[in-house]
Amino acid sequence: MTTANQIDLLINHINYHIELSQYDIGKISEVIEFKELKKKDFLISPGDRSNTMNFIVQGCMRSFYLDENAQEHTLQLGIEEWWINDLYSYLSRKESRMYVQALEQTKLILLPRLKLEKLYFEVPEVSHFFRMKFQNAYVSMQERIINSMSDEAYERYTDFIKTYRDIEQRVPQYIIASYLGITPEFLSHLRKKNS
Amino acid sequence: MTTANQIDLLINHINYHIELSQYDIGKISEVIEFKELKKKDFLISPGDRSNTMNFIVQGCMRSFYLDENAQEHTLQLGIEEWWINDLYSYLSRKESRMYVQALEQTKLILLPRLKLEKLYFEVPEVSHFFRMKFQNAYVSMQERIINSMSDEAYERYTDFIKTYRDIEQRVPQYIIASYLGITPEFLSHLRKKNS
DNA sequence: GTTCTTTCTTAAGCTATCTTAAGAGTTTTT
DNA sequence: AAAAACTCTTAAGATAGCTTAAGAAAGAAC
Repeated sequence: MTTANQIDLLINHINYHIELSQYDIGKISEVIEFKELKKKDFLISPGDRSNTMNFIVQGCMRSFYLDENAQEHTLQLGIEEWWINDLYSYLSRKESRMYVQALEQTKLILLPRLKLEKLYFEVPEVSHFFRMKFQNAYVSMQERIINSMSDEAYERYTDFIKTYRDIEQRVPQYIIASYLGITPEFLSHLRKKNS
Repeated sequence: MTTANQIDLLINHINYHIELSQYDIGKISEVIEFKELKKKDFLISPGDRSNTMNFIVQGCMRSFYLDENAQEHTLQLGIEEWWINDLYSYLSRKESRMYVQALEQTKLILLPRLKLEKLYFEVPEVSHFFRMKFQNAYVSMQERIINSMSDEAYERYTDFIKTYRDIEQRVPQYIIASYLGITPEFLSHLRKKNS
């Protein structure tokens, strides 16, 4: 996959939501950086500060944190054409407490904050695009709280499969369990019981 | 409490975070609307669309929704100088699935979206202020997911008391239970066991 | 193709939390 | 001040989900 192809993927993705001119596309292309991660590599580790918005061109990633008992809890999963980050750190500019990790060999496009904020002025559509992204992030967080409070684990699991069919195929079950907030053993149990 | 006092409270609140000129203050004052709710009145009900940002001048409010079993789940609590809303509905412009309700007699200042968006251009500081508010809302949602996944109920309860000491005093326990995601009976049990 | 590592399953016993139900306190309304 | 409505507590029995431990299966590395 050439870098030109990679840029096209990002541009099409943005263009799907808003209307971009040739000028806009040129401007966006100027701020792009590339990054490639091997399976299990970390994009962000606790103590880092996130200073980029990260678009998955190819591969699969997740963000998670460790609780006091060193249990992993997965907050976000993403594949091609998803954005992945510790938005807490990116927005607040504080140190992250999370890991953002590649689950497969992964190609990313990074948009550095400083250049991106300049771009907001030159191409206001991009500003709208990211405002929408932040809103959606908020809404999906709220959705998740609502689910976790009202649904039982088996229902959360079937919801997950319905919503993320393509991700479910590529991610180990123990990570799905850690996303759903249950142990892998219990997930295995649920799958058997209700199949 | 005069309306001038109420406006002052809002202006001081905003001014605490950003720097406002006399001109800015005048402009903000122009978009203000007042609303007063009796205990148990609803500001928003399922099916409504939220078109205002809502600042609590005096009183106490909460947002909650009902799950399939008609169980209440509290998402947000607020007292004086807090903002309360169904941000999902406000941001996405879709119908709310939530209730936003007064827990005491409550005085509110409402900022209608259309006027507010015009104000963003006239007073960019206000735009920054609300961007910060949205960010904080996101971060506190994430915080809440992290807590609900890693902590046991008793720990979540003591965290709640520490963080919201002033709210805890004014809100019935069954609402705190529904915020923590446990039954009121179990909260009562926890309070006894660990006191 | 064998070995090592990672992931998934099974099952038994345990614990946190829920359900139901009833009664005791509190507020609010009349 | 009495009645009504709301809130909190207690306790017994039920259940969802966890822990531990072991082995099976699948993938990756040599």
